[in-house]
Parts: sequence; C-alpha cells; structure tokens
Amino acid sequence: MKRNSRLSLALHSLGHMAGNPAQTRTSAQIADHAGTNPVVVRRVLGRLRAAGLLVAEKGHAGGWRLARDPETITLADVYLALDERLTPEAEEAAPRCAVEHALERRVAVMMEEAETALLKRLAAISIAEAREPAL
Amino acid sequence: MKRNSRLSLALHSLGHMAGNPAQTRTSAQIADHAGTNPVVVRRVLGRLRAAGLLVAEKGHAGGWRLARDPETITLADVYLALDERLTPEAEEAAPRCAVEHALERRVAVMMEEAETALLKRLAAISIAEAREPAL
DNA sequence: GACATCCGCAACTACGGAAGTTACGAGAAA
DNA sequence: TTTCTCGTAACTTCCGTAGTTGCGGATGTC
Repeated sequence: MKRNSRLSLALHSLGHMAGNPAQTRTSAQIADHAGTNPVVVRRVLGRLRAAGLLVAEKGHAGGWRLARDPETITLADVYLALDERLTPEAEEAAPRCAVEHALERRVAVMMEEAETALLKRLAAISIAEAREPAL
Repeated sequence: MKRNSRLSLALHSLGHMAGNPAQTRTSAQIADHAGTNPVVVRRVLGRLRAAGLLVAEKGHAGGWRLARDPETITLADVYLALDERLTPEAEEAAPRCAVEHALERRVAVMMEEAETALLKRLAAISIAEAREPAL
C-alpha cells in the first residue's frame, strides 16, 4: 500500500459487504483479504462506523456489517467519512502579504469549487453500483 | 508554513514579480520576505524555471526574473510546474481483487475529471490578474 | 462462572516526504 | 582576484501514516 490507502481499504471493504450484506466480517478476515493489519482495518472502518455507514458488533460471532442498504451508501459518504479533503483547509487568519493572500484565495476558491463538483459526482453513485465495472 | 507550501511560495514570488517585472530578486530577498530559506526558494523556483516561467541569472547582480509577460503566465502553468496532482497517480497494474479495482477506477476517473475542470479554471486566470483581490 | 472471540484504544516503532540548514562548486560581474 | 549569485548534494528535523503489540470491555459458547 502507498497513498490514499484509507480510501482504498474503505472502498474495498464496503464493496465486498455490498455484495453480501447479511454476512458479518471480522477485522482479521478483512485485513487478511486486503493484505494489511486488523488494527489498521479497525482504524479505517471505525471512521465509517462513526459516519453511520457500518456497525460493529463485539464478542463471539461479532464483526462488521453495513449499517444500511448498500444502495443508499454513496461514494461521497465514504469520501466525507474519511476527511479526504482536497483543499489545504486554509488555517491562516494571520494578516500577511496582500499579494500572497489574493493569490491563495483565488486558488483556494477554485479548489473548493472543484471539490464540490467532485462530491456531487461521487454522491450520484452508490457502492452497490460502483462495485460493478463501469459500462 | 505548513502544507501546500510549495504552491504558496511559488504564487507569492510570482505575484510580486508580476507587479514589477523589470526587477531581479535574489533567493535571499525572496526567502526573507516569505519567511523561509534561500535554498528552499531555489528548490521551488527551480521548478518554475524548468517549466519556462522564470529565468535565473548567476553572478553579481543576478537573481530571478519572469521569463515572459505576466499576462501570459496562468495559475495552471504554476500548478502544473509543481506537479500538484490531486490524483493518486494509480501506480498499480497488479491484477488484484476485481471489486476493489472497479471501485478505485470509478473514483479515480471522477478525480481526474475534477482535476481537469480545475486546470481549466486555473488556466483562465493569469498571475497578473490574480494578484489583484477578486471583485 | 470459565472461556473464547471480537472490537476499541493506547502506545510504540518504522518509514517516507518535505522543510530547513550547511557546505561547496560553477558562473558572472566589478 | 574578489564578490555575488544560483545549483546541488548531504544532512537533520518534523510530521503523518502504516504496522505492531498489548490489554480492557463486550458478547457469545460451554
């Protein structure tokens, strides 16, 4: 794994769960299939749980399940659950050089627009649809 | 400085140069104004030089200048010169799980579309325009 | 109740990318 | 020759993330 591995792992897990929603899967099973570690799986899927996309059951025969119908979980839900923002968040507020500020502002606005457009596209496809190869 | 500092530094430098294209500036002057280091400035501006946006002159009274008219240098030129890609580059080629592949492919396509749209917007504004506060 | 099986979470190490820093060579002008 | 500047290598520091170990809490089975 390299970059965007959180998103990859999340999509991968959700994709399989969408194929068989009744089955519960343990972190160990998912980690084994994805070639990573159970704790890493719990970290990533924990975000999806916090976002209401998954439920986790403890104890014997426990594991992970979809919290709702896979048709109602969109790619945007996953993207947002993982905080995968494109924009640098613009943490300044320090009154710096006006030229720099004007330029960064312009670029930031365009990036936010691009991300909004991306989210709109992502929101149009559910994981149930997206797990099938594109036509 | 924190993140996207290369882009910030590049925009900042170009913005000032666009305001007075005749003046040459040294790495030390730029670094001082930007609150960073001359070597860092040379690293970042070196990319802009490689992209044909700046020229650097060595020796006495040397320094950095715009390589062409500031009206002809767009924000997209800067963005591309710095390799600021949104997409994870998709370095795989390994024949992995089909479900994972389908999902990643869908998201990757959408991200590339979003970036294409962003570049189109960035290409519509020159640094000469963008250095003035937006209307 | 004893035990096994899970998740949740804290703490740690390992690795990689980027900024920052120092040092030195190459080119150009006074 | 001296001085000034970029170009670049080498190094340290910092930060985020993956990976790992350990243990407590919850939930089943026996």
